[in-house]
Amino acid sequence: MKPNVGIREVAEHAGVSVGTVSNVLNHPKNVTPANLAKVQQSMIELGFVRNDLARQLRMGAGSTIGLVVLNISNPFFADLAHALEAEAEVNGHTVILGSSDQDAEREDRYIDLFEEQRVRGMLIAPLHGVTPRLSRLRSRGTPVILFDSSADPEHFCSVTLDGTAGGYMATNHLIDTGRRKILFAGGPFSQVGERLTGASKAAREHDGVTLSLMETNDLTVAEGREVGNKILAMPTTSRPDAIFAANDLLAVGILQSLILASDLSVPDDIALIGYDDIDFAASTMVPLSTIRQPRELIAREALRLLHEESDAGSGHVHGRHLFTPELVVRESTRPAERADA
Amino acid sequence: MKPNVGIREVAEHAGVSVGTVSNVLNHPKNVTPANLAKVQQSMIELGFVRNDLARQLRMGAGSTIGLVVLNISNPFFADLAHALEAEAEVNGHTVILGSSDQDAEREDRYIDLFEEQRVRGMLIAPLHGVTPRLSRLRSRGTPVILFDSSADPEHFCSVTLDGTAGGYMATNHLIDTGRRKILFAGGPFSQVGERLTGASKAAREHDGVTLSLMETNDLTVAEGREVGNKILAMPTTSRPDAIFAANDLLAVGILQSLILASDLSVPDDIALIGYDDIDFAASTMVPLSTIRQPRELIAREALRLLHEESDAGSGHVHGRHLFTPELVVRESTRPAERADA
DNA sequence: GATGCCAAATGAAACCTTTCAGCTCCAGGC
DNA sequence: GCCTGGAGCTGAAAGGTTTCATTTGGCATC
Repeated sequence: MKPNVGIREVAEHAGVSVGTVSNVLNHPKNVTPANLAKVQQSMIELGFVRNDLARQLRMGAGSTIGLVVLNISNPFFADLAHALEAEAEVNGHTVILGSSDQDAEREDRYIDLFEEQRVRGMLIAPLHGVTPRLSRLRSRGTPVILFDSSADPEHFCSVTLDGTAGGYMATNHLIDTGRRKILFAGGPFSQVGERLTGASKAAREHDGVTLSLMETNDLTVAEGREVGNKILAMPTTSRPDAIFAANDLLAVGILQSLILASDLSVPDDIALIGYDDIDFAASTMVPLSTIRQPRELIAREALRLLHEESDAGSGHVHGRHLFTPELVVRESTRPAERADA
Repeated sequence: MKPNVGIREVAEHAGVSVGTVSNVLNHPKNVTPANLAKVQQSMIELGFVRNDLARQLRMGAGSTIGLVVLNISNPFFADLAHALEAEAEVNGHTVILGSSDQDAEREDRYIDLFEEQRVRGMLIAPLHGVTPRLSRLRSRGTPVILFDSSADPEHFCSVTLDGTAGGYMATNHLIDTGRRKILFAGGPFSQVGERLTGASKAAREHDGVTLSLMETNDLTVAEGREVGNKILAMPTTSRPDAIFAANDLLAVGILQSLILASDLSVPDDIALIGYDDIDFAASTMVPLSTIRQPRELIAREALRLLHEESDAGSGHVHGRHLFTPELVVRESTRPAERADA
């Protein structure tokens, strides 16, 4: 079998010019039905497969979209990637994925790699906000959409979730269900700052509500368990009556520790709310209340902006697109039996 | 800023020929230090970024690897993808990911798409084994590595896990810890056939051990909970004393139902073992015993075979590479208090 | 029968790189 | 002073596609 069947071989075999074959592929309506049939027949017989590299080279714009996430092991990013991929596929685009694993060097490598591949655009959850490398990339013409609220809206489009609103929402919900001694667990604080800000705002607005903090190194199940154990180690009287965990993984870990201590009930003794609404949140021992981030919407909006930016050229106005998350109430924050204080 | 700075502009700016610029990029040792410096300086000044599309076109071989998995929402595949991506990145390759979501049409679309992109090779977890489309792809010269044990080892390389061994191992472990009435839960059976085969082999080899089956539609947490509820609905005397769940998601669901029924203890009344060793398995309420599939090894071997197949051309011998999984014992199969029957 | 028009087909140029045969130039050997 | 050899550089060709200015052919109009 011939290794490389090109448009030229097809043209020759069908007795037409290469231009016509190209038209069959891209503008079939400009081709006589007779020729169309002949060409398609030849394609099949020769086993022709269009070479997308040459196509993209010629057209200048790739059909690939680069995605760089912080950590693909985090179900939130995995789901986001899945949503983006599904959404991109609708337009015939392909997503190439890079997981920076919270490493600036890896992030840089992926950005360079994707730029060399002439991706149509990049979607990035940046580790340290907008780096010079990112600015250069942008100024060279590659559309960039950030998942980061600290991005300068003058020069970059960003799609973000309103972490402050989410934190506020979660904390208010705890207060509404009668809790007063609230613990915020999460960290590093630099990464969950907005959620914390929202939480502390809500706490300040209510008399008699105290907010204490417990910083973690990471947002994992294992860290969550440690948080849980620390709480169990507290004297009963000083324990919080509600915990706001900065993400669901952490919440799952906390839940595990607390439930193991059989003298403590969630939600009766301590309410618990997480963040992200990962698929597991609904399936934990005590189904977890959480803040849902509308992944599909984010995915759709990010791609919409990407296309806008790459199509509209200069007419496009950058901006920060903020999504408001949504409270999902499940069992873990059911009002305590003893009603509100 | 000039939109497209090519090798030609760089050459002109540096006062050398395009060939020399190309050599700077690909064979720096053949270039005078003086020229090398000049060219590199020009590259920086002009903001040159090598166009990988043209490069791949010219070189004939892409640097991208296509991966098609059954369902990226399954943590096992997510982790596999992650491992593959990390491994590929070492060689400067990029992985493009497609999730067929168990849909044959989507699988086909991705295969076509990737072939048009002239990927260096494809890694596929096929839905229905080797389809004609796959054979065509292969015969046109794209290396294909399958994650499927039913593949014809004459014509395809495959990297698979010995599901029979895993099933045997899991079941034997249950028997070793004193269980006799074992339930295999999972499905559709067509997808978990090997595990079932292994389980039934182990059961047959031991007198007094019975194996019953419960088929599920899918391998999800939700299905697992249903399985759990069905078991709880059984009269106490006919309940199994051990469950082998065909994957961890299922096991997690089962565990949740069983634990909620406070009169039943895992592992004292019913032991439970899963399959895959997803990250969550260690973090469930009762840490889950499971069968670990060596993801990193699989990833490495798959890529090794891919390179071998694409380099060695005809000298390469296809084959089926079987990995033996590994038993991971955790709390959920601790021998029952009352010792063996 | 000549003219004009439009749809359809043509084929060369362009996209950007790598490769490679051939060229230049210089050092060293005789 | 001439020749040889080799290091370094050059520039055209190739890789497969799309685009577009031209050409072709058919048909209606006058």
